[in-house]
Order: sequence, then structure tokens, then C-alpha cells
Amino acid sequence: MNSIKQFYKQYLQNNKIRYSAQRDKILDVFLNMERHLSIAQIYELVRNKYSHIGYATVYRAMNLICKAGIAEKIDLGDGISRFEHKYGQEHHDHLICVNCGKFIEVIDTQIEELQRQLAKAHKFVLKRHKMQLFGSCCDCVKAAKQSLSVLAKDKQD
Amino acid sequence: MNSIKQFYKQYLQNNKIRYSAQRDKILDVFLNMERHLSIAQIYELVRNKYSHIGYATVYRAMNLICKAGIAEKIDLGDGISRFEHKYGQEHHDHLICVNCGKFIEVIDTQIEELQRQLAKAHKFVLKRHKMQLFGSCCDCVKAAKQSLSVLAKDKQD
DNA sequence: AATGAAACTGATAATCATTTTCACTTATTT
DNA sequence: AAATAAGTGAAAATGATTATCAGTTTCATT
Repeated sequence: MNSIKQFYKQYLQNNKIRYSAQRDKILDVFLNMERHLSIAQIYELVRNKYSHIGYATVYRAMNLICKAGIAEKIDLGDGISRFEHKYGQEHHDHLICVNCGKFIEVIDTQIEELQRQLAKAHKFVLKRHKMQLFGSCCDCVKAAKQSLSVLAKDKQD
Repeated sequence: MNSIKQFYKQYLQNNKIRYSAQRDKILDVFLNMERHLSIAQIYELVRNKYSHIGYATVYRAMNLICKAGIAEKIDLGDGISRFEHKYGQEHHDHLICVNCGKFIEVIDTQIEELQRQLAKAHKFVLKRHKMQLFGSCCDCVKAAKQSLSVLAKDKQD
């Protein structure tokens, strides 16, 4: 039915790890989420389907899903881990709005090439990289301009 | 005597924050450190000069030094904050050896320019960015090759 | 130099995300 | 079905960081 779920079950089986109702519900929530959610948010959503689930179980399951290569933990430096889909996804970097927290996933092959060159120039064997561009998204910029012009009582057409 | 210390004292004075022996010692340790140290490491070093100092004081002082723009907290995702010099420093990114933890500070204006373009293409107003390239430094690569060739009992000239 | 208010310090407690522990339950193997 | 292995949930533990608070120090003013 769901190829990712198939893959996950296979991964668990290969590693002698059992499949369970909890793990199934958590995987479902993860697969259906459209944003990058934290453990607390995933916990809340799973709780709707499985009200007796424990917090630690969500942690354990998400760590497993990461190990299986289906999810990736992302760290923005605010002390809260969030998760994003990784299965069948290309590597990408992030544009992050510092106002509303919106994420945009980006990939720039020119930058990637320059990164390889840069590493090479320093005799580094590059394994992976992380790039985050922080700024204000167009919606937040628009909103900020609006409120500025209202404050200044300027005409705005 | 020390222009950074002057600057720091001025910053504190401007903000009605007092100067103290502890803050002085902590600043000294920070200014003299050549690597990116954690709070625990700074605490140990300060302790040599000032054995009664408390852990919290180091946290407080380092946060102040950051606010003054002299230090910057860096986060590698291992849950430990380290600090680097910022005063009079250009922005830079990091090459990080995943084996020995060595840092190399790098700056690539071509990449920076592409980042600006990338943000613009997504209608983002770029404020700052963070780029970390993880890999193995040449020393660690050499060491790894050595031990491999020893294991394989190959000749290595 | 003395004073008093405001800021600082150090020890400790609190917080917060995450991990571990452990008694108990569920699944798999024999 | 019994034995074995793994999973679960609640609660405790952990580790980095921050807050609290009584006692101390600083600094501007007498």
C-alpha cells in the first residue's frame, strides 16, 4: 500500500526490531505532516489516534524513523528538534523566515559545487554540509511595510 | 592597553552594567583562547585564576560578552555551545572535521553572492546565514590511510 | 572615607528537551 | 503453551542553561 511503510517494516525486520501499533501511528503522523514538526507536536497528533501513548515512545519511534533514513532531524539552534521527510528526497538547504518561522527548502547546484571546491582547497574530504539562510519572507516584509505606512499615516497606493 | 577590553568596559558603562574582577578574568580567558571553547572549558580555565568563581557567573559573563558583540555563540548541534571571537572579525563560515573536531574558518565571496541571489529569487530579505561543511581534515585522512595500509600490510612508499 | 541603592556573585533550585530505567505487557520463537 | 526477546509508559535521570535569592561588591553621592 504505502511504499515508505513497506520500506520501514523491512528496515525493522532486517534489524530485528518489532513493529507495533504505536510505531505505526507515529509513522502515519510523520508521513502526513506537511510542516517540520517537533516531538511535542507529533506527540499531540499521535495522541488523537492513540491516547495512551507516552512521550518517550514518540522519541524512540522518531529516532528509529531517522535511523531508517525516512526522517531527518533538523536543528535551528532554538533547542527544539524538528523532523523533515528524507526518504527519496534530494539533499536541500533551508531558507528560514525569522519572523514567522516559515521554511523553504532550496537547492543550488552552483553553491554545492563551490562548497566542494572550497573544501578541496583546504584539503578536506567533504561528507555533508548544512546551510541555513535566515531572513524575512515576502509576506512578513509586506506586513512590516503595511504597519510602517499605517504608523506614518502615509498614503500607500 | 587592550582595545577590546576598553570597548567592553565602554559597552558595560553605556548599559549601566558593572565591571568586576570575575568579568575581567572571564574576558581575559576568552580573549586568549585559540580554539572555540565551551562554557565548561572556560570555567575550568577561569578557575585557575579565580578559584571561587561559580558556573553561573561564567554563563552570565559569556552572554554579556556576546551581547557586547565581542563573542559569538556557535552551535554544532551537539548540544554544547562554544564561543568564537567576533570583535573586528569578518563574518565567516566553518569547515569542521568530524573526526578530530578541528575548525577552519572560511569565507567565500562567490558563495555569499549566490546566497544573496538565492534569497532574492525566493523574495526573502536575507539577514544572515550559517554554513557548515563537515568532513575529514587532511591530517585525519592521512591518519586513516596510514592505519588502513598497516592493516592491509601493504608497502607504503 | 562613609553611605546607600543598584548591580553582582555563588550556591542551589528550576527548567526544558531528551534519554534511561524498570516493572509490566506484547510479540515471536521454540 | 512456555520461554525468550522486545516494546511500552510512567517516572526518574541527565545535561545544558537560566532563575532565584541571600549575602557581597561597586559606584556615585555625601
